[in-house]
Order: sequence, then C-alpha cells, then structure tokens
Amino acid sequence: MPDRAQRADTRVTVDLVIFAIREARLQVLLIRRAVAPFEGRWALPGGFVLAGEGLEAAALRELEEETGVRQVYLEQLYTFGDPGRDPRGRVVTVAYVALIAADRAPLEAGSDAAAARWWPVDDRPPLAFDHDKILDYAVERLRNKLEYTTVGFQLLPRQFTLTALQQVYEAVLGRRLDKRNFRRKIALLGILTPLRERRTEGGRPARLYEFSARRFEKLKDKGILFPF
Amino acid sequence: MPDRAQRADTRVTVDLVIFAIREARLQVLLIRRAVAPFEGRWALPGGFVLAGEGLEAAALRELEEETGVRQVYLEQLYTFGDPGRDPRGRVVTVAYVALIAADRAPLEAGSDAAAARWWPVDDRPPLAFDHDKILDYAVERLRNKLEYTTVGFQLLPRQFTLTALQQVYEAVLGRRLDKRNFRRKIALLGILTPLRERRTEGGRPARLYEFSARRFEKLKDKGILFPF
DNA sequence: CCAAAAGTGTTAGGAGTACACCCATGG
DNA sequence: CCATGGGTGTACTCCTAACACTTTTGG
Repeated sequence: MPDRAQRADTRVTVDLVIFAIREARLQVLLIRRAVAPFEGRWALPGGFVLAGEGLEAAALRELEEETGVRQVYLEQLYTFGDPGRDPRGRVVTVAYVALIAADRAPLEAGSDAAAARWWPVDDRPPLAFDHDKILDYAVERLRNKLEYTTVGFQLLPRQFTLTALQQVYEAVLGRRLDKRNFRRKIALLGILTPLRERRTEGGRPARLYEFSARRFEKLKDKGILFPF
Repeated sequence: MPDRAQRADTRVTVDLVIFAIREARLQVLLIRRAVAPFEGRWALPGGFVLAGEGLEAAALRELEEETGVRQVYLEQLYTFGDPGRDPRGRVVTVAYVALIAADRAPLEAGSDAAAARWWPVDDRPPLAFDHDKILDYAVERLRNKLEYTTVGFQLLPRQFTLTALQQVYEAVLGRRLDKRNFRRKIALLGILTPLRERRTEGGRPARLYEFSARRFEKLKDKGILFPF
C-alpha cells in the first residue's frame, strides 16, 4: 500500500487553448508571464482549480477572467501530468480548448510589450512549460473535429457569408478548398438558414446565413458529418 | 488571488477501462470493492498516482497489478473532476483505456464472489462512483477509434483469422458486417501479411494473418483509414 | 467600364453496399 | 456424406474531386 508520502497531494490547474480566426489565420491567445519560472516567456492562460470547483467550471472562470467572454464552445483536450513539467513541484494540468467567434475576440493584437495577445499558431514564440506540446495537440484535435462536427461555426459570428465559413475551414486545415464543392456540400447538409444580403469589401454583395442547430440534430443521429 | 484554502490540494487517481473480446463480446474488467464507500459494488480498477510518477506510468502500474500484463495498448480517455464524485473528498481521476488481446486476458470469468471478473459491457452490474459514465464514454470512444485507426488489432493475438478480426469489429460496433465487403476493404488496405494455415473449430481451415505495422505507417500519412 | 468578390454545373473515378454460392476439412 | 465454417465477384449507387465563366455591386 502506498503511504502518505507516496500518494502526495497534487496541485491541479486548468490551461486554456483559446482559438479564434483573425486575419484569415488560426490564432491563439497567449499570456506573457510576469513571474518565474519562465518569466517573460509566453504561455497559455490558466490557473488553479479552486476547492469545490469542477474542472470545466474552473476553465470557464479562467476564460472569463482572461477574455470577458461567456457562453463559448469549451471542450476538454487532455491532461498533462509528467513529473517535472513544472519546476515548482507536482502540478497536473487539465487542458481545455475554447473557440471564440471573430467578432467577440476581445483584444487587438498589441505591441510585443502587451501582457496578452493573439498569435498565429504557425508563427508564434516558444512557450513556457510544456505548452508547445499542448498547443500542437490542440491544433491537431481542432483539425480533426472540424471534419466531423460543427465546431467550425463556433469560430464565426451568428450571421456569416459562405466565403467566411470557407475561410474558417481553410485557416484551420491549412489548405485551400474548392469553392463550388464546398458550397455544394454545405448546402447538401441543409443546416444553414439563408438571410438577407449585405455587401462587404470590394465586389458583389454576399448572402448571409445562420447556423440552424435544429436541423443539425437530425443529421447527427444519422451519422452525417462534415467530409472536407 | 485565491488563498491556500481555495486552491486546496487534490488527490489524483487513475482509473482503468480494460477491454477484451471474450466469447465474441466486448467485455470489461471490473473489481468488487471490499471497503466503503460503495462496499460490495463493482468498480473500474484504479488507484492513486504516486509522488514523482507520471499519469501514464501510474496507469501502466495499476494495469500490471490488476492483470499482470505489460506492453498493451493504453490511451488516456478523459479526466473527471466534479466535486462530489467521491464522497471521501476531492478526487480528480484521469481515466485510461487499455486493450488486451483475448489470449492474454488473464482471468477466467469466475463466480459472482470473485474480487475481479470480466463483464460484458452491455450486461453489467451498476458501478460505483461515476464509473458508469466513464465506461459509457470509453465504449463510445472505442467505437469511434475502431473506424479510423488500427486499435482493433490490439484486441487480437498476433496471428489471427479474418473471421476473428471481423468478430472484433462486430463485437465492438454491436452490429453484423458483410463478410465479403469486410474482406475486400481489409485486403485493399494491404496491412496484413498472410501466413500458413491452421484449422480451428468445425469446418474448413482458415488462413492466419499478421498485422503489418510498417505498411500501415505509409497509409496514415495519406489519411487512409478504416471505413466500416 | 473596370476591379472585386459572389455565385453556379458537369463529368469521371473511386468507395460503399447489397447479395448467394462453392470449397476444404473432420468426423 | 454431412456438418461446419472459409472463401470468393458483380452491379448499382453515391460521394468526391477537378475544373471556368458569368453576375452584381462600387468607384
């Protein structure tokens, strides 16, 4: 039987990988650490789980503290607990992924001196702790989930154009998609409600759409998904 | 800032969902609890993570303690940390899924009085703690993974017949598959090495095969998977 | 009338599904 | 020779991917 020293208590944190599409790229919100260890390095936002607080509740609390946003898509990613991942002692962290719509992303990309800013995931600084590993895994999961769920809609405002939707897929997957094939497949799913129009930059005005969760429920039962 | 009482230390456990195919059914290894809470109830095997021990290392250690097997497929499933999930206090558990080949599954299905036995997942007793939720989620994940990875081979001995492979898929997915279509798709993947023959029960001798990991590596790069 | 982005169909190839009979062995 | 499980091919449908031009607006 393990004695008390062996099954020592452990500190548990949650870390957040907060994604948004900005400037047609997949970006992640990072915090510059003000204290040791890794002082001055960029890191994923996160913090300790409080007594009597659920893991997801802790993640939501941290998310609101960092960004001010609520009611966002949040999903548990993985739990990292290697001894030595935190030089201060045994810390197990439960990583979560949050997706924020572009129009709700709170922070402008500031100067390098800012304490928090968005970074493109494929053009970012080295991170503190094992956060590079966590972020890489989050990107991989997001790519996979994009193909068989509706998480892509979480990265858009409520009303959006088909081009904007396609740009989300292209930004996350990191490759171009064929416009006609993309539109046909989306249309085939029948989960979008067309609205009125609105012009944007440059050319011909684009029709706006809304995601129809009701229709999607029926599709999920049939196992119909997002094959891009 | 949270004070000491708020970010109280927490005990961290690992719980194991150990699957095997026995009697052509998907079964799970359960332990009868000898002590409170939930004394006499069946539960997933598990235990505390030791000081200085990684999470996966703890899972492997528990697995070997329970079953004596090593070098099995092991994958982190999800982390459960609701306050109140354990009446003794705050316990966060990291759940793992292990897959054991039928010929390495150590225990015979014993009497009800045994401390550990295999149960069919769809015909099992109610479990202690939140273990029903954990097990249900594990089954769901296994079903999904079966369709786009090679985890199915982990549930078979090194040498197996195509019928045995098909039975694994049928047991996990819970539905019958067409024999000709199944064989064609497996052959198309080209990841099996045919061996010599061996008869088994009843009729015509069946050819044995081995899984060829080398060939599979190439397929993974191309995104070719298991579409059943 | 020019620039800019929106919108729209057809074709060819590959994958999935449904389906029934003969073969090799042991007893 | 019979019981038992092993092994094989075809036809139809549907999904995927490749591919280029016209339309609508603002300036």
